[in-house]
This record gives sequence, structure tokens and C-alpha cells, in this order.
Amino acid sequence: MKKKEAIAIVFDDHLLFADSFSALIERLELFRSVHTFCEEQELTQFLIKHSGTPIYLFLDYYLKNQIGLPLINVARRLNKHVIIIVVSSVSSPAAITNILSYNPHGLISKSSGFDAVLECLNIVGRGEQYISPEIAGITSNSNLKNETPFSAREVEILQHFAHGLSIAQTAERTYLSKHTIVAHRRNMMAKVNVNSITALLSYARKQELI
Amino acid sequence: MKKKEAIAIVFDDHLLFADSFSALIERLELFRSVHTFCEEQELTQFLIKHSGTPIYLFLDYYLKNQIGLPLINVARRLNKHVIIIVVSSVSSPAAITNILSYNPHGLISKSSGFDAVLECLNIVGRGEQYISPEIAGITSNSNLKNETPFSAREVEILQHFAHGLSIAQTAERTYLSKHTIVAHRRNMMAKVNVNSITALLSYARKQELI
DNA sequence: AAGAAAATAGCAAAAAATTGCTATCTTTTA
DNA sequence: TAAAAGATAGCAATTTTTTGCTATTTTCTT
Repeated sequence: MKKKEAIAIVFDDHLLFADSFSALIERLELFRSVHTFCEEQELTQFLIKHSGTPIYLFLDYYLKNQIGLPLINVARRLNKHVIIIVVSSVSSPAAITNILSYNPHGLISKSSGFDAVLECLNIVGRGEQYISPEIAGITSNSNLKNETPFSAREVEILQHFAHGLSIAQTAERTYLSKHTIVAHRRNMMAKVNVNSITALLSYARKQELI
Repeated sequence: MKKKEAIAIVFDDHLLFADSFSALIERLELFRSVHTFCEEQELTQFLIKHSGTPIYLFLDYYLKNQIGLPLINVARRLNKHVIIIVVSSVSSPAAITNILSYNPHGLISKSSGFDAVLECLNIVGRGEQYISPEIAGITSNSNLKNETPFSAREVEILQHFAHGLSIAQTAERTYLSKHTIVAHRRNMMAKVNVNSITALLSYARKQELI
């Protein structure tokens, strides 16, 4: 791969991260130039202008960010040579599946070290897809097992706890016996190996269940 | 200010951002050295080891990040010379008020450009507090109301509950008596008129305090 | 410098949650 | 169509949380 001929672009709506990350990329001295954008328009104009040049596009994506992923298709339409590398902080299986459905050339976790970026450029350079180990771990774990360890009924009841209801209050709302709620609660806590409702809720939130 | 004598630390649980940002800081050649940590323990050990050296600590903070803010107090206890600069992506008034209640030397938005970092180092160097314009705008718009009902210490302790810790566990982590934790908890619950920790957490989440 | 607010800490009683058991009925899956 | 998994429900023992009090020290505000 002759990357010195290629241009790198860092796109991130957090300007400070974009600037920082491109400082790192520049230091590699692998690209002809490194550019930073945090507005969609600037990016698309640049892609059109350099539609004949091989481009590596580092695209930040996080949950609350809408533009992120659809931009992949836009970029591909504007420049056939563009290589898309998504840099993401998401951690839930569902969100990752969503990213992978756009089939980016690379997917790097923000929890990775910089060596992941190097590794990614190597793999992607030979035309293969790179997915950083942190992320690969998340998806492979959730392919084998259930997405969530809880049943629908359990999650439903969990919502009540998340809204601050007690066992007694939840029983009232659901027209179930207090004992049933205790049982559900107990089962959920056992499944994720915790022993309090706050720990259970903390777990559920990490898994983006509630 | 003779910053060449100071050490810079970048703390962020997203290793990739931490690495990137420190590359940028290094390029300034203002500090004797620049270090990167993404584990609390590594940071505290370093602070203890260099307790006599002036240190600039760039601390990432975002909503889902538990360690962030309480770490300010820990850092100050371990090194009296530490200068805290929070780098944050939060945007809600309550969350910002929360950060400011820890009285950091600087608060930079991730939407800022790198010039904000330079400006911040200047201002902080003369002993004043720097708050990046993006963030100052948010608070000034809403400083009439929107005060969080909790003190900094209370919110700090609330974070532990949000992460599923019990009263006993929180007491251990904070090196406080169990009775003190009970008191803080009780006071917070009284302030928002609830009578369980789950209801309190539910309230805090609505207010984007945790 | 005085007063207010916050942080710290304690005890004991009452209330709620958690745990260790068992058991029936229904739905899903192999 | 069995077997497995889920939803329902109960009791008793133990642990944790919540509440009703008090009180000292530190920090902030005026």
C-alpha cells in the first residue's frame, strides 16, 4: 500500500477530539495530508473536490450522534476510493450491529490504544475488514448467548424499579402478589450475580436495557 | 508561569482520546513531560509519587462516566499543587453546575477548538478560572433557576449509589463512617421528598445529575 | 467575627429488602 | 409430547435500609 499518496480525513463533531486525533495521525507520516472537519458540508465538498484521490476517512460515531452513520453512504457515493474507518465509543451489541450493517472497512473502539489504529491501517490496507478486539468481543459474546439475560416480563418489571417504585408499589401497579415481584427481582439479581436492586439497575443501564 | 517545570496528565477512560489529546499537548512543548492514564489507580499512584511537583491534570468528564468528578477531590488531596482542567462534552445546565461546584481551575468544552486549550492554559496560569465560551453560554442562559438541590459532596456520594454500591460499600470507598453516608442519603431523600434510594436515583437521572 | 449551611457521626426502632427454601401452573422448545 | 424455562405465589430468617432523634466540627456567607 502506498499510503503516502492517500489523504486522511478526521470527522468528528467534537472539534477538540478531531484536532487531537489528527495530531496523532499526522505524526505517523503515512498520509499526503491530514484534514479535520466537524461539519458535514465541509466534508462532502472536500470529497467531491478530491473524488479521484484515495481517501481514508476516520468517522467518529457515538449514540446521540445522528449524522454519523448515514454519512458513510454519502461519502461512498462521492468518492469511490474512500476507505471508511469508524471510531466509536458505543458498547451495546445492538448499536454495534447497527454500525456493522454499513460495512465499514474498519471499526475501532475509543477504548483501544493507538496500536489499534496502526493495526487497522495495516489490515484495511490489504483490503480486509478490521474490527478492534474490544468490539469483536462484545458482538461474539452476544451472538452465542441471549441479547439480554432477562425475559420480557422481567424487563417490564425492571422498568418499574428504574422509575423508583418499591416491591410493594410494583406489586400494586402490576396486580401481582408481592411475592411474585420478590421472585422476579431475586431471579434477575441471581442472573447477573448482584445482591441489591441498585446494583441490578446499574447493570441494566450499562447494558442499555433501561 | 514557568510551565516547563510542570507535568501534564491526561486522564480519560477512552484511551484513544487520551492518547490523541496528549499528542496535542506534547506538541506545545510547554510541559516537562506529558502522561496518559485511563485507570484511577495508575493516576493516584502517580500523584502520590509526584506530590511535590506542579501538575496540570486534564480530566475528561461525560455523563456516563462515574469516576470523573469525585476524582477531583482525590487528586487535590494527594497533590496540593494540582491544577484541574475538566474537558467535557456535557451540555445540560445541571450537569455543568455540577462540574462547577467542584471548582476546577478550567472547564473546556469538547466542541471547542484547540485555541481554547491555549487560552485556558494562559488564564489558569495567572491563577484565574477559565470556562470555555460554549459552556459559559449554557449556564448564563439558565442561571436564574435550575440549581441542583444537592451539594457537591452529596452528588459525589450519589454517584456511588448510581453504580450499585450499598451504604456500607460507599462508606468503605469514601473512607467515611456508615452513619455519614446514611445522613447524606437521608438528607438527599428529604430534599426531593422520596423515601428510597431507587426513587432518589430516578429523580437524579431525570435532572441529568448522574 | 457571627451565623448559616454542610459534613461528619452516633443510637435505636421500625420498615423494607434479601435469602433460603418449596410449589403450582403455563408457555416454549427440543 | 416430554422437558425446560418462565411466571406465579408462599413462609421464615436474616440483613439492610429508612426514620426519628441528637451533636460536633468544618466551611461558607454576610
